Amino acid sequence: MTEPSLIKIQNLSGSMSQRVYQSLRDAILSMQYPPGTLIRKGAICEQLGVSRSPVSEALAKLSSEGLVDVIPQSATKVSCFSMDEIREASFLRQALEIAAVEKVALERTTEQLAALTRNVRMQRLLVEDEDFAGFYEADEEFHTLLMNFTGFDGVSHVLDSVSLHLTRARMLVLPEQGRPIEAVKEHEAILLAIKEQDATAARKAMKYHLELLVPRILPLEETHAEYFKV
Amino acid sequence: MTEPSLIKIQNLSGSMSQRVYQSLRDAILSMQYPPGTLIRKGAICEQLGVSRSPVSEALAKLSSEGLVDVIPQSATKVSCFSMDEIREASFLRQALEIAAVEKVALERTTEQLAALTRNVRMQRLLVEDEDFAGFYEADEEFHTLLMNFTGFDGVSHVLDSVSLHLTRARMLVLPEQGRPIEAVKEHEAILLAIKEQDATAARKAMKYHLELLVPRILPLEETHAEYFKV
DNA sequence: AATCGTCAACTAACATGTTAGTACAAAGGT
DNA sequence: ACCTTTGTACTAACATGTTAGTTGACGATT
Repeated sequence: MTEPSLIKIQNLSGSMSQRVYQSLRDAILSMQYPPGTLIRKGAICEQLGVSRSPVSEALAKLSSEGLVDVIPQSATKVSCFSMDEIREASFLRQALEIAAVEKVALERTTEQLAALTRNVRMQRLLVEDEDFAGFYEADEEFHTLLMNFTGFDGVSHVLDSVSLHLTRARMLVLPEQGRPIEAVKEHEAILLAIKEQDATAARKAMKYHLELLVPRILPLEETHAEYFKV
Repeated sequence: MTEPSLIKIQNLSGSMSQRVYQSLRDAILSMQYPPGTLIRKGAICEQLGVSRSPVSEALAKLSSEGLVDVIPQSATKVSCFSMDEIREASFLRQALEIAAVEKVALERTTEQLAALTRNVRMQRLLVEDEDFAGFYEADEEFHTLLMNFTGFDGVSHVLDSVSLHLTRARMLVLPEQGRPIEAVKEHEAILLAIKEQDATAARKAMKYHLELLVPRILPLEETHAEYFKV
């Protein structure tokens, strides 16, 4: 019970490696394993009751995604933030979401528009009820819906994989007065542009919306210096 | 000597897994291992003189990139093309390259402009000399230069990883009369927009340039049906 | 006291043994 | 002749043993 940090047990699906991967990934993204944490294969094996093979595979995958840094023959630790990486992730995210919203604006069906409208209405209600956890989920769903409405199955996952560092950093930035209602308004602007099938307006609204994240992360380099690269 | 297909030997750098990975990746991208090829761990181990561990890691990486499909407990084979995936890859590539060229157009230094100009001039010379292999390389370098001039180290690799299927399909599409000189002209249009720091013109020129690829791939579904998914 | 070399403990990386799931083909029943 | 079933051969997935490289600490040398 006094373990420094817990990992979800295996009521997950898929192969052993995948379950270990999901478990570790979740621990890292949720900041239960904060940046810099040393990862010991042996400890993981013991905790999860599996051998080193699936753990190695999981770590290899996390390494290729940049969530862990592996120092050859020596150690592997949860990767630290760097402003360069965060800016890069933000650039990539913008590139993808802007391309997506342009395409969706031009090609959306009335059903898709209805789904987005429903989601945004829900966002407003959740914020008015001050259910910020619920809003966070709805926010994520809004962007996921957009990705899926491009008609390409994989873009959502690609976005996730390039946004990993942003997702993690956002956990530290969550509480900010008055931000959620602003975010809702920005979503409404995006929605309006999609409704009117105005690709240019959609692009601008999305760009404005996404550009606000990095400035909110910047102060972290001071306030959470221990999470950043030397 | 009568092996059905060869793999580069290890005068590569890095760990064993990385070398195996590079070797297999190269074989797949160069179509030495065409889509549908069965991959046997045992055979690879024998051919390269390594054990199953590094081969497994390499295959796991290739699997996460979508270059091989692994059928659990059964087999793993080189993944086949699907038009959906190719269209999706093209969408992602456009998203990234357009975002990049906009940024570069706005922020380019005179040195960067000079490097791009030099590259495009070289392209024209190579095409006039009918050195199409050389042109292919210069073409790739042009796009890589653009990626690097965004100031973000990783975007070039992200582009590579999302463009894998395109890269592979392009191998089958190479010989086409009159295409290279057209491509040069398109590059010159992009270059001009960058020179004049016109982001909108740069976006349009890039979009036009990239949109020409998918239509050239489409016929492959008929002419090389064996490489496509059921 | 500071620096360099040595050594011990630990780790990832690699090799190999084991398990269990899949697919295909031959045999048996209809 | 056709469908079902069973058995075998093959594979990925998992467990474990082994190797080799890195790190940090301690002690010897200057």
